[in-house]
Amino acid sequence: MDSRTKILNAASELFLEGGGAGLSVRAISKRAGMSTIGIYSHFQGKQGILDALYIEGFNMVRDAMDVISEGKANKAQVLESCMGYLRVGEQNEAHYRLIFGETDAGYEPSEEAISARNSAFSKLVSVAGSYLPEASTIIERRQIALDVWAIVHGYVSISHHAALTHDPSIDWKAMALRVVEMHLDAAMALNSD
Amino acid sequence: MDSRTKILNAASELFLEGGGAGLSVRAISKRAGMSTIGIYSHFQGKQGILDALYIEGFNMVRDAMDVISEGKANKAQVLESCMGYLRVGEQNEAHYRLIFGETDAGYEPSEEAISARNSAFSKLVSVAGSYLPEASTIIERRQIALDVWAIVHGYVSISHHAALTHDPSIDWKAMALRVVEMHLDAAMALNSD
DNA sequence: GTTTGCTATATAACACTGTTATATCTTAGA
DNA sequence: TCTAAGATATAACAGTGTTATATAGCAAAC
Repeated sequence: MDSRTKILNAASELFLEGGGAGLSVRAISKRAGMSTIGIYSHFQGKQGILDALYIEGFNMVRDAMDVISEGKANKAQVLESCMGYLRVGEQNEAHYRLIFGETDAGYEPSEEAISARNSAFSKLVSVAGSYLPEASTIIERRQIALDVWAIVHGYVSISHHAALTHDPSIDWKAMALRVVEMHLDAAMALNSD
Repeated sequence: MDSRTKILNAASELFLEGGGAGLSVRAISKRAGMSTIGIYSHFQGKQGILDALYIEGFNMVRDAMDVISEGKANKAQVLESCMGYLRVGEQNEAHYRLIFGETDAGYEPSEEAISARNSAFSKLVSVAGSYLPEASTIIERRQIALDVWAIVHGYVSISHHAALTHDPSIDWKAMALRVVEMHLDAAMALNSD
């Protein structure tokens, strides 16, 4: 196996196990069975590792939202796409926290990482936007995508921080979906005037 | 001036200037004009400093939402309360990022800090909940408060991370308020059935 | 076949972090 | 005045990301 992939696998494993806290350069290199220097020759230091995980995270989000085959979406499909997003937020908390800057205060995503983020947001625009009437402008589509994003992200983020009181009977994902649905209905009512 | 307040002021200044990145124990003690040891005798180390700032942050949020004098709120008042929240998120980004775990991966709020958070959320429940019909249950009030919180927090959080592309012409606060208003209307329509 | 040069890897060090053990200084009470 | 307790200072420890230096391996050139 390539040294680069060995390091990446080790980092991904550690990140999954202990989140950002246990993700030190020395821990990664130890797990990968080599010296710390590889992280600086194969990646650009820890920044490069975080970049790789950041991209991995946004690709998860994008793929999870990619449920619409072609053309116009119905409401159920938009909600299913949001459900994919919510599931990623729940099941991949470490990645999700990283892509929303909750892991390392010093980390700044690279150009490539930002384009991965934009790619995920484009997917959301295409999904949420395709629910609007065909005459809708790109501005309107981006707007409703941003609204939906804020709602689902808001619930994911809150659920992560309320994890202290960890009440499993609370269904965050259902709450978020309900708010999204209400918003879609209201937006559709406005746009069809 | 008390040593304790000297340290707290120094920490608050540094936090305001450089966020969580420059907030080191040595930097705080240097700014306060004393040794590092004071942070461990007067506070419980860095955890104690972060706790103080965390509480400060949530008190800002609570006070900013405290716009309703007594009794039932109208929609404008709820929106004004949300506007207060949004302003804190915009003008006190460092504090806001801290209270949503985006500063130090290792920090865990203490019991006192959590009660400050609960106090702020209670304020939101009382504001958003009082907009509902009087017959509404506490469950319904907490639910709409959570919805509103997710929306405004979602927008604040997204605005912080889109700060890379920093387009000042985008009015995040207005977008958030519009979504909140749509949600309030929809929720009111449902609850008055 | 030897030498050169490039790459990958290793070791050790540097500057930083939070934390603490030890020592000094100050001050209030007996 | 002596004592005890608290506040402050210094220095060290273990950890972090990073890098300068040194070694090993291996492919290409002569």
